[in-house]
Amino acid sequence: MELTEAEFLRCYNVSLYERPSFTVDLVIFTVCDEQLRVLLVRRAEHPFKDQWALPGGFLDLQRDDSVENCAMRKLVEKTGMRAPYLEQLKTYGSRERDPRGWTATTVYFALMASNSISLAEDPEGVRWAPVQGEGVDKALAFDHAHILADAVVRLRSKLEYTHIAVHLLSEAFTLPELQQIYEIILQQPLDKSSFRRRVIQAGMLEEIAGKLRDGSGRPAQLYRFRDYGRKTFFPRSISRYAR
Amino acid sequence: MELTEAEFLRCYNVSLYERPSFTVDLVIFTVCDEQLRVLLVRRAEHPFKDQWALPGGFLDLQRDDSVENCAMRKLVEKTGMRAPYLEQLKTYGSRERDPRGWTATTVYFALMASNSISLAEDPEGVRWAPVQGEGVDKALAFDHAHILADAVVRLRSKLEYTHIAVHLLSEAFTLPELQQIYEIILQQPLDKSSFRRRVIQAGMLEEIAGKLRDGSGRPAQLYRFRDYGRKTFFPRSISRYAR
DNA sequence: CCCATTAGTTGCAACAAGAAACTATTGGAG
DNA sequence: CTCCAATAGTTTCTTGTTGCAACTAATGGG
Repeated sequence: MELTEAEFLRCYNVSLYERPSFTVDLVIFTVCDEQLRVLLVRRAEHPFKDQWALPGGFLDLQRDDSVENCAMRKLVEKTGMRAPYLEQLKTYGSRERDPRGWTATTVYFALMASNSISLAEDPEGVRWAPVQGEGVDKALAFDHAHILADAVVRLRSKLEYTHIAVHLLSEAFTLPELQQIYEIILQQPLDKSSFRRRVIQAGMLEEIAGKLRDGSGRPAQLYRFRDYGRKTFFPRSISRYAR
Repeated sequence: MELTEAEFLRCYNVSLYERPSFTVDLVIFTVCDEQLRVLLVRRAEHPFKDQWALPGGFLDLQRDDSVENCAMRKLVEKTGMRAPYLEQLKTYGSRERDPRGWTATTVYFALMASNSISLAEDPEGVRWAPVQGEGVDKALAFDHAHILADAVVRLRSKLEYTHIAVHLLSEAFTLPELQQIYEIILQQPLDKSSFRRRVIQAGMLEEIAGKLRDGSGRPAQLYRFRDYGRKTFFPRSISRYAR
């Protein structure tokens, strides 16, 4: 359905010029090579030409039925994955964040397993950058360093009370692998027996047949994530004071 | 700075018609009369004319420096408060949510103390509606019932690991008052001694001089919220398995 | 002065976590 | 074949937290 500008204005009773530029950006995390990494693309256009930025872009109002659909479409375009974990992070909108003026962007964060991704910087200017170190945070376009920092905070926080980390591994994984994901993201070693107790008692993993042989040492039991609809767990939450 | 449409298009390399209508809406909670209530306004225009809706509206690109500023401005306009709690909830954007076509709205949720609000429905069509019961959820315009439900989930969830409930009380409050806020929002009675232990041990409250005399019974100690910058606390978090 | 009422504390059993030592299962060297 | 390194997984014990109930404390009113 095409409208003239006049029709548009009558419909909405607000000038088109009152609308900020609106985009969708993605923070796509993976854990690879023992580091938390994020997908960056090199900007081809001004502003911030040739600097690294989070992938994203404008909505396609014809194709995208919703902001979430748009984010999912862009995620598939960039990574070619099928059923990734995708969650809305936050919307950033201000006059200052883009030198061209008022813009808003809704940012999603995604998690993907590191198998089947390529680490090498490819000619199109796409790169899996380690989140810590290498001054990644200082080199990013727009307010993307700030956005990335927020995403890392959210990711760390959600490790505490959800099972989202399983989306950073392939469908079948072992508990030592899962613990390593936690240790890499939280940047500290965890106690093995406490970690196992908690993850198992939360009851969202199930054993599957087969063991993972890793070259040396005892093979580890394989598990699969079982989504019972329960998204979070608070081991000792206030609502358990119920009498 | 005024631009012609042609300049605009050259800047952004995307048609204006590609931009969805963008608004900011508010879910303003208070606890009053032993119920969790939300501020609703009656719509004066189509669509959903005369139905109740969350307060909100378009950005003012001249006055609002950011989406958050816009939300704060609207909150002050609606409630006249000075330093309320305001947090971004989520952005809802799709072709379906408004019969006029593609729209996006960034929703903030706010908490305010129930003193100095008026409960009576005023002539301008503003109302503090109880969140539960009265079929509020079914009567709302657009997808506002869905948004309200999300806000309630977020509020309940954040009670578990933050102190945001203090923003529903005046600056000086007692622990029994705070516990009652929790019980109203979580819809279940809580154990007194466990509640007090946890809230005090989190270390974000400090005693202040004076006791609250409530007519009958022993007067209660007054407390004040002390914001140490720590926003959340997980009593037993995975990162405490650190070795 | 006693009692109802609400505030706040204490004591204890049950349970969860922290830490370390223990057993189990594999591959590989000799 | 045996032993050892290496990693997985369990057990045990101590310590701390929670659920619960009974207790004390402070106020107003009959």
